[in-house]
Amino acid sequence: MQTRQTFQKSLTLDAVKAMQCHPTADQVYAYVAEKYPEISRATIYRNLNQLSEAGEISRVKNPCGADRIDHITHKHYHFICSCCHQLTNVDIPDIGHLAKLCEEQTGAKVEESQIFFGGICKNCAGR
Amino acid sequence: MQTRQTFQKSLTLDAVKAMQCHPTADQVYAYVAEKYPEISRATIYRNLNQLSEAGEISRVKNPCGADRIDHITHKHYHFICSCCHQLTNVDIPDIGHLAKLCEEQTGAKVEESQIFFGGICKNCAGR
DNA sequence: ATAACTGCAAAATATTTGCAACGCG
DNA sequence: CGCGTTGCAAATATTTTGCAGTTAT
Repeated sequence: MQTRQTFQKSLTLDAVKAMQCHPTADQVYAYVAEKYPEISRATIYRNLNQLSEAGEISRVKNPCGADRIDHITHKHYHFICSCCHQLTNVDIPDIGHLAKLCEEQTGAKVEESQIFFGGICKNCAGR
Repeated sequence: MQTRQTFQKSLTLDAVKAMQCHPTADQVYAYVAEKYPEISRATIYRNLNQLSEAGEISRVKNPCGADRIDHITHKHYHFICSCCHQLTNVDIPDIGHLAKLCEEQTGAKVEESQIFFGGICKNCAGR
């Protein structure tokens, strides 16, 4: 299936790039809707899915709450604060050797690996 | 808050122990409801939450689909097949050093770490 | 006795989908 | 023009919650 360049699609991508954080799909919607209130939430969801399939953004499955959109596409992992639920990027060395261990134990073919660290972030701990 | 020993609570725990897999809350409900159809789904959910808080079982946040219940409580990680969505346990060495890296980068206090491997399991690949 | 627990139904949350109209290429 | 896309509303999926009655301790 081909894709087309539409106004709404550019708005979606621009919003993600501009937000510089890990917004939920709904937050992307809110951001766009502020200037273009007639846009539909469904359109945002559809475009986010399409853009992530195209590799232009990534959609981080969030084990606590709504998925997050990530404008960074290179490999990295995430820390989630159990208090404010904010996601933070973590750059750690490749865990390919662990993936290999997983393959040996399960006989499966591992294609992707995600790590989630949970805890209390600096801001929340300070209060 | 104290907890009480109830018939429904034992049924819930027994079901999880008996199932020996990674059922969703709804599958636990279905299992129990087969013998005791008058039990409520809400009761199962409440009891699963309570039991996991008590450390008797664990509830694995599933980044794809419904959460899974795990009767194993010691530390381990998971592989999820993108085809059949089945969860498999993976025993790999502690990743404390990665958690430490995360703490250094974020300034946060890491309390738990989860790894999800994704890919195609042996069964699905065989077809 | 009293606070925890239950079943039920409704709410909450997050996301997807059917449909008819619209518009990019 | 044809098919991808849009907005809307409704559907789906999973889990939680309010309430009034029940029960373990």
